[in-house]
Amino acid sequence: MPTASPAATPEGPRRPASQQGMRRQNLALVLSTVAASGPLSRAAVAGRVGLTRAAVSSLVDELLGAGLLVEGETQASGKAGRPGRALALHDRGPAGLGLEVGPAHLGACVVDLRGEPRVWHRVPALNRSRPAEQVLGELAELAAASTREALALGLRIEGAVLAVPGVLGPAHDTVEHAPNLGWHGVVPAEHWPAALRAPELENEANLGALAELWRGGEPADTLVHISAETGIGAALVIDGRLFRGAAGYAGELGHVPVHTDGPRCSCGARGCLEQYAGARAVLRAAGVRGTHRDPVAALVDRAREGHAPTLAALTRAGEAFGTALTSAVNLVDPAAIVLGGAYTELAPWLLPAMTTELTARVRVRPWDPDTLRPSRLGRRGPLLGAALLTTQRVITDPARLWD
Amino acid sequence: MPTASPAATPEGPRRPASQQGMRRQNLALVLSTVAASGPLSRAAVAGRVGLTRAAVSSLVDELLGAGLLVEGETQASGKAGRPGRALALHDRGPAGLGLEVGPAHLGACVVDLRGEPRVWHRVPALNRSRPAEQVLGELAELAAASTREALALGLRIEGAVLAVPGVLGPAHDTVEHAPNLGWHGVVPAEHWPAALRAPELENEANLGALAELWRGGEPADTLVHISAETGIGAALVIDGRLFRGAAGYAGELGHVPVHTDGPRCSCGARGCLEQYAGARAVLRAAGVRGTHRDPVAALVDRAREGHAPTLAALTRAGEAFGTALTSAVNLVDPAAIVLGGAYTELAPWLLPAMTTELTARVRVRPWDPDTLRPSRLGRRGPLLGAALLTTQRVITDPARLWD
DNA sequence: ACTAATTTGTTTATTGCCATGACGAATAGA
DNA sequence: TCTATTCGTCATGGCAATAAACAAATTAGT
Repeated sequence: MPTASPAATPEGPRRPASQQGMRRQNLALVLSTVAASGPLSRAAVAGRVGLTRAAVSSLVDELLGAGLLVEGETQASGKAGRPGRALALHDRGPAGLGLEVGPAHLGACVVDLRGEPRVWHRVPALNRSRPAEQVLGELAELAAASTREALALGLRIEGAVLAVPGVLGPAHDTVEHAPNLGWHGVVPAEHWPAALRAPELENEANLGALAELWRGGEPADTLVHISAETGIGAALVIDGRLFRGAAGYAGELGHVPVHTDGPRCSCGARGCLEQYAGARAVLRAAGVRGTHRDPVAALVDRAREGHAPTLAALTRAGEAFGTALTSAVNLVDPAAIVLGGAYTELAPWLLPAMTTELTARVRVRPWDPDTLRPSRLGRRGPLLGAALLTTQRVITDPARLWD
Repeated sequence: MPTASPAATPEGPRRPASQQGMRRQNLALVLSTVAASGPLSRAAVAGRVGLTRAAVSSLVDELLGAGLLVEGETQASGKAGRPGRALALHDRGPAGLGLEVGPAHLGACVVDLRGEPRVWHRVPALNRSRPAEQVLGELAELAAASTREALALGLRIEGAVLAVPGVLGPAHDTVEHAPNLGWHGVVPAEHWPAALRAPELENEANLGALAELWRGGEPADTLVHISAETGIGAALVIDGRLFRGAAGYAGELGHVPVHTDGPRCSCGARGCLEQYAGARAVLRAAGVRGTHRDPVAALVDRAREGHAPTLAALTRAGEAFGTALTSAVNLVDPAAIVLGGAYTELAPWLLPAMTTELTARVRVRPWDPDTLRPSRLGRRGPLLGAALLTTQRVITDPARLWD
């Protein structure tokens, strides 16, 4: 995922701590505590985070006023004493809009502060054969419609993020290269209706990983998320944050060498994982010809039917994955390896060989096979992640909304 | 480096921001600004970090009082206006004590706040053939002597860290396994004189990486540091912090697969890097027999003499390194790869093949050969890092000294 | 040489935020 | 009904930074 970070690591002089910063941080602390631990009374929040009830009251007042929290009825605790009043994330407050462009579809989704999807659209669209401008125009309409629907639900969109299946420029404003769309050097903001604010761009695989982090079930704050998009990409989440690498090229799992003398790869090297487990390689080995509208579905169909070359190709891909992931496990030691994107649906046929290989190769340390699992979100991950990016930002820093 | 973190990631509810915390953070901000940018006046610090001069004055007063900063004479700026008074890190303030146990030596060093080594001892000692208790007793004496010397220089030791060439237990109080020392399940604190405070333990390779981060010349806050100690270890520094992985097993470069069907490794897998570039493998391929006191020196001697099998073995090791590092580069995308420890001295013979291999294999992204470089610190790295760990902690949170 | 301009460091008043402790409110149990 | 307990709020105080004014020390200009 060669996507450089738009804001380089601010390693130099940090910003000073001020009283406003302190307020800001405590607002975030209260909000994220409620987000993490369901409905909670002021006193419960205070006890949990270490602030006084008075301080929490003041912070909660501000969050209520901003429409980020709602106060429910008194909740009977069963114990003696005055019952507290339940505080929960507002389901009609700020929301995030996620957008997605695929080769054959457009997607839009709106999530509320709780992370619940409230609007969901996925419409077929033959984007490869149309100019980018037209595609983006249609996407903007879908975005506008979704925004209207959100408004009708009482939600206000605080930010929009477009999941891009390709490589972004260092400033995150250009799609350098998205072969599946036929885009090269496209700047979406230029083709966006002037009346609407253009969405922020982020790599699809990265968003899938973040969705997995935030709503993937098993909590794991250090994970590797694998997806097929432009080649094979692994997005790395480290300590709960997306890790892009020093130059933005971290997670190039597709070009990890599997067999040093293997077939030559399009990148120029030999024996890259992509030559064994990449979409093109698997399709060819499975004997799938021509261009299917949904090549993955074609593979799944054949695998279900027990088509021998397909099963063999998937097993071979799984083995190669296992070898490449051995490197990833030995180097990064993630708490979870998630098979996302198209690989989610192929997991039943990929996982056995991957698990066998990993179990045989990862020996210097205890290896739990459950570390490797298919995504719970599957293809919905990137779109969901795009929408969640905004709401997560609000939760980690609510003050951004009013100053 | 299977060393679990003693303090797990505090992902849950963080601590609230208080006014004391604000003070604490700003003290650290001022101190680290002075540390990073040489002598600076109060006004210069204020301008740089964004605090008012008044606030900086108050913070500086506290740091002067604590003996962390010294005020120099007025420094003529050449420009109009009253000249500022230079503030610099105190060279007679808090200091860090680093300790080291190797198979054939003991080491101790003291660094001042500026990171300058002020006391340095490296004494030969045949530690493999002696019981751990005796070794640690001698080390404690060396530590006490070093502390006395530091005291004579006006330094006060604020913490001691022991660099261990092996695997630590999860609580970082036990040496689970240090084959080069013949230690298994040793708890150094139990053998330490009761009168002295036992040192904290940290893995030698990790400390080498930190030393490289803090005093390695080219600044790079995301780096891979390779060293040979127990097998081949890569310590990962990510965003300026040591990355241990979810379970503490990150950086097991030695067991990254190089040839899937290669020779069986001691770990049970096949074709691990260690089978090509590990100390034992290289020594055998070079035809070095018996147990040298310093096997690396033996290799360097033969390589200098042009001994063909040695040169071939080193080239082969370099190639294998190149392949394994291709995985590391593609996955982690570090700003620097540093050849540390014993490999520093072998760098002249390893680097060419490594560079060739990396240049040929890393193709999906721009690859700068200068990313790979030998350590400037070499074998001194771990000991220096052990001492620096304490002073760096003081600089990043000076308030720890008085509350 | 003297004044003006400029920059530094300190002093004083003000603001903002949280802690402390007291109080009314609301519930369970006796 | 009374008491114990817990919840949320209010008034007060302390602390740390900001803002603004002042004194000190230097350069530049005439």
